[in-house]
Amino acid sequence: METKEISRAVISRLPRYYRYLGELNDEGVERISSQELSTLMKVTASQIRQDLNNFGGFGQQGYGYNVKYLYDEIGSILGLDKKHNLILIGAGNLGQALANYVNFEKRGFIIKGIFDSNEKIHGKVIRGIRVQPMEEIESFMAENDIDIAVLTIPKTGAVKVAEQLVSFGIRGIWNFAHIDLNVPEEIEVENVHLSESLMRLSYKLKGEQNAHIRRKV
Amino acid sequence: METKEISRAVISRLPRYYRYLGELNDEGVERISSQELSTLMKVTASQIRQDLNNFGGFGQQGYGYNVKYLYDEIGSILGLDKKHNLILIGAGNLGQALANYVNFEKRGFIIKGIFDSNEKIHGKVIRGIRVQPMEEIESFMAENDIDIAVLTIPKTGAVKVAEQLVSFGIRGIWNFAHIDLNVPEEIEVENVHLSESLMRLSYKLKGEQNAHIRRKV
DNA sequence: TAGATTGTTAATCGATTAACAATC
DNA sequence: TAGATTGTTAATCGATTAACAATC
Repeated sequence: METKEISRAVISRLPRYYRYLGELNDEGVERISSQELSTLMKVTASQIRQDLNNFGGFGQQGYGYNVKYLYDEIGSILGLDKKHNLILIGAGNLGQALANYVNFEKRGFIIKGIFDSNEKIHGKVIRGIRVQPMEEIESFMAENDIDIAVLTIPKTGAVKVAEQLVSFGIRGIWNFAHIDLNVPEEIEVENVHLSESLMRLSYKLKGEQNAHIRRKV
Repeated sequence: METKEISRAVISRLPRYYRYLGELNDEGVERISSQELSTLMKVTASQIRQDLNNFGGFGQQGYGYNVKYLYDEIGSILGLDKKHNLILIGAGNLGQALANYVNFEKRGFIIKGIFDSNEKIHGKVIRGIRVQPMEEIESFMAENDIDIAVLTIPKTGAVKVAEQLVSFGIRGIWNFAHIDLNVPEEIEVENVHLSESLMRLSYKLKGEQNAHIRRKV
């Protein structure tokens, strides 16, 4: 049973293919060649074909790719054909924003429970879900089939909470706390470090400025 | 005036170095070797030295790196030694969450104006800033020294709004809309596609499942 | 001075692009 | 069949790691 490891770079690109194919499908486009998709997405046709062939031959020589079929296949590769039950830890501004974001639910990511350490908001209802104290996480996870925890708490508590979640049997953590979690390697962590993203933008702007100065000199 | 292009991979790592050095500095650590930092950050010492030497020799043989000095230098490379004025377009849940996030301001990213197309929330005050109609963006940008726009609106309007922002003289866009913007190359765009991040997590969980199944077989 | 650790060159590894035979 | 376009191998390019001379 050989495990050809798919590179991180390829995986990162899959959701973008999925997005473009979804849009094409919505527009009623039935087939597309790697060359056409290449122009649209501003990547090389070669890369598209290489990426897809990591998972199988989804195209047909002389024809190209069937949009709907490829869309569904990539969705299935990404695991979007299955439902995911989520709990949200941290019902602050960001947590509430994510809880209210309807598109996640459309893709099968269902928020089942919301937890917060601040007792003032316990009982508050967000999108039909009552905010519960942190102490309830363990029993809630035991009773519901939760696979992903969304961590939108300050970095101070994040590492400890993550360790607890692991002990309760969580499988994946979507981490918005500005800290690296310390969990066993079999637990999947996807970090969204917003401040780091903003710093990258800042760096690029600085480059712009420099380029501007250079041009003037 | 040679322009040694710094690779995207290196730039992506800078904010993480910055974060670790900031924490070390807060803990009162004065010096650190690439080897020690390597252990802490779980990257190779070689990579750390290579990355830093893209920007200059910040260390000293036999000693290592001065934490505070290196922290400040990386901050300066990232452009964090200068203030950035931001406007926020889209005062929905996510926009409000970002507006209320204090840490950005600490790093010099100041939200000066908030705009939304929904007239029901015009006049609403978020963190001391009154939500204005979209029509005000142009004059607001002319009067204030805005360099970054934070785009937290649905994808439907995002491409058009981005084009307008460009015509008003924006330099950078922090894009949270689930669509690729179409702007001139001198405009810097940093995308935060949350749904793509969640899909990557979903993919990894699927891999876990497969690995589990494989082990059983 | 001896030991430590950088800065930097060289070697390796991996990812992207190019090319083309296979085939629809 | 001829034309188009994939799947895949080979070539190139870039990024990471290893090694070590320079030097604090």
